[in-house]
Amino acid sequence: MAISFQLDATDQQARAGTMATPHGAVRTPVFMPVGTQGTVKGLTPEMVRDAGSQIILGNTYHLALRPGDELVRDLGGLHRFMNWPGPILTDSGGFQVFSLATQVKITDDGAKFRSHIDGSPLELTPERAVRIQENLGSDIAMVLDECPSLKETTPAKVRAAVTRTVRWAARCKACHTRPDQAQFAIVQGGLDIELRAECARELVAMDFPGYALGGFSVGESPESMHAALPACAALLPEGKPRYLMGVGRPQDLLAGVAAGIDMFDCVMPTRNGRNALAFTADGPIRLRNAKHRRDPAPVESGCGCYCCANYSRAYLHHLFAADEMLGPTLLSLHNVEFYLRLMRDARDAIIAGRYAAFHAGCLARWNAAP
RNA sequence: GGGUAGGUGGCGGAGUGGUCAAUCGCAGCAGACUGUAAAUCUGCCCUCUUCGGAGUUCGGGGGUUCGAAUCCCUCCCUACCCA
Repeated sequence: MAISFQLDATDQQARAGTMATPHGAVRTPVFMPVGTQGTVKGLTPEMVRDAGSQIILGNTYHLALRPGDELVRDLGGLHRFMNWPGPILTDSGGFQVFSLATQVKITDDGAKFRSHIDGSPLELTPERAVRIQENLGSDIAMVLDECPSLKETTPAKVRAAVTRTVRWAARCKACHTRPDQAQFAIVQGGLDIELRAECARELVAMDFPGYALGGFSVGESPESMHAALPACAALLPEGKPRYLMGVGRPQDLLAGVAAGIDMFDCVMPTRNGRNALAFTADGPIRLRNAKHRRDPAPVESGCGCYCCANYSRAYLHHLFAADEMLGPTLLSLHNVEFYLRLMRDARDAIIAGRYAAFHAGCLARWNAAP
């Protein structure tokens, strides 16, 4: 068993746990910064670690395309290649089936892509996705799934995606060989709880060491996702980690935690940081806005991150106005730290048995923002 | 003093008789971003607007024409060249 998971405390549906991996323990609930191409954009691994990150993401599709999974393997694996000694979870490329949809043909065998880099054709099958992730050497590998958009789709398409995802999961499990890597399955089914239940039932029967909810935040309203989460999380085994893929905004994470989710990842803190948006306990602020031009206050008062300890909003405003690369770096750092602190505080609240109050308090503060 | 080339919206710079409130870039203002084809993208950017439009603009003044940023006259200004 590459990983083990134990629950440290529960508070209604919310859970605090500890997940042991070959590269260290992870206390949950946890946010995992996204490092798609073998780097959390804009940050050095030291900055990622110092911000409090316990585990980060990498991506099968991107790394297989460039620099190539065999090259990464030959250079000692992804941990060594990118100088990140902690746990790594790799996504399977299933999300690219969705996000690069116009260039993808899906068959029962796999997904035929066109490289977004040079247009060359390539095929991602369940077996290939497993092999790539084994070459990368991540601690947790995701099965290849099909993730339909919930904006413009039909029940038939969602059902087809579930069927395919279940079949692909079985193939991924069958060809998985690395004993030091755990493989997580992904539940699809959109907002249809019956479909989700059916999908979860089949995947749980295959006995994966962890389970993810995929196919959320792909076009549906945040409210409908929040409404569906408790029932969906309850479909997953209690004694195994539950991962809500790709989510999300701070309020989405708190809703996920309340529903019983343990793991999250999202590009939002880094992407929005690069685009001059900072998350704070009093709501988001846009550092490019003129009102910060002469503001000597830190991005978030009371935040101990390197950005807030040393720089003013006025300076950040200047960096973004001047298009200096330090701006994206500093705000990515702050945002990652904000997300990690949010999950740490959530864990503390669960252990103290006051998660509901913590949750309500955060929302009240965000909503009170001008 | 003579000659040449020019004066267009905050800036740069298109346009050279009608479809021009005037391409485009920059600057400015605001917004978006959820398993990263994103340090990206979108909207606004003369004035007013019930967002359908309406009103004043292309150095100043005068003129030609149904119609001018675009043609003519004149004045002012700028750059360069010759004295």
